[in-house]
Amino acid sequence: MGKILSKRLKQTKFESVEQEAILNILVASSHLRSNVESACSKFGISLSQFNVLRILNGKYPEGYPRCDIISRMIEPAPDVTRLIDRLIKENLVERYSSVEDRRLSLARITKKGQSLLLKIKPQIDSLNQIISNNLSKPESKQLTILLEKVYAKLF
Amino acid sequence: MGKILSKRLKQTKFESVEQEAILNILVASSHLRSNVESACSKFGISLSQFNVLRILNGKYPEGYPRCDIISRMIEPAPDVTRLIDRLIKENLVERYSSVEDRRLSLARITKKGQSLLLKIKPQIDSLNQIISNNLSKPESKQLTILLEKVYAKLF
DNA sequence: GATATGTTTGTGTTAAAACATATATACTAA
DNA sequence: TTAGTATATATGTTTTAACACAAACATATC
Repeated sequence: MGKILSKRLKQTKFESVEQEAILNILVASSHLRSNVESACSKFGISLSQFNVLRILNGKYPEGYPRCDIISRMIEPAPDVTRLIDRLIKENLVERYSSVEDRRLSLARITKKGQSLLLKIKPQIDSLNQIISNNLSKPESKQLTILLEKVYAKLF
Repeated sequence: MGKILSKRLKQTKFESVEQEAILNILVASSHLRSNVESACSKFGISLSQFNVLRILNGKYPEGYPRCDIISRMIEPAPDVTRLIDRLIKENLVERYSSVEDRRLSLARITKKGQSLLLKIKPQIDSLNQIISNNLSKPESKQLTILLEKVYAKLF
């Protein structure tokens, strides 16, 4: 059916249209990820570190405890403690402990972290540009609807 | 717009419908991956190892050289040599060197590897089932069309 | 035929992920 | 209050991935 997937995986036939759709989700995601990843690596951080920084930026002065970060991540990672450790070492994030619940250690993005996000933003925006050049707004909406149908039952 | 993504990322607003579509691709992929991954881990292999086994199974007696495997992988990995080393250690794959091009070392799936694929297959099929229960065939086709538009310009 | 260039693979090293476990704190119910 | 259970984070260890480099071979060019 689709020539793009065939070209990408060098495979001419697929089991079913559903199988083909699934493979396309995985391949599309892989390309998007590697694009964002290469943008991030220019600034010395990984994709998941970028994701964490954006999450923390969304709740700036307060920050989030580790468990909340995990539940908000696109790909939940188990070892967020040491991921944040590395961000702290670069002064992109700082940690403080909660007074209400003393088990919690809250992470908050620093000014340096925020300015790093601003530096990376243009590259992310230009990626979004590529997408919106090839997809109309109704198509984007349709894509969201279909994808949510796919994974709604999976979590 | 979509409630599923909001619930999953615990985020109420998104920059644009395009941004939302991209996030949905990444999230959908993450859920699909972790499902396949947990199916594979029951049999002691990783997702990329599973992917390599399937690729080799597609060209059974001959097999592929490392470079061809990489270009056929859903997520191209750099360290395929040692990935295959581990498969060889489990007798799932065997290696032999080409006579035409003596640089090439070809990998071929073993009988044990093939029977492992057969054991995993039911779990993968049941995942496909979940998808096809929530997506009609025209919807699957539409999904493929939209996704290929997304990543066509990205490689 | 010799040299240069490009490919393919493999290895050594470093960084990060995966997994299980430990420690501290909160919550619940007797 | 106290015991028991659940939750949150951190740490120790092992495995795997990432990156750079080196070696072997093929191909093209002079």
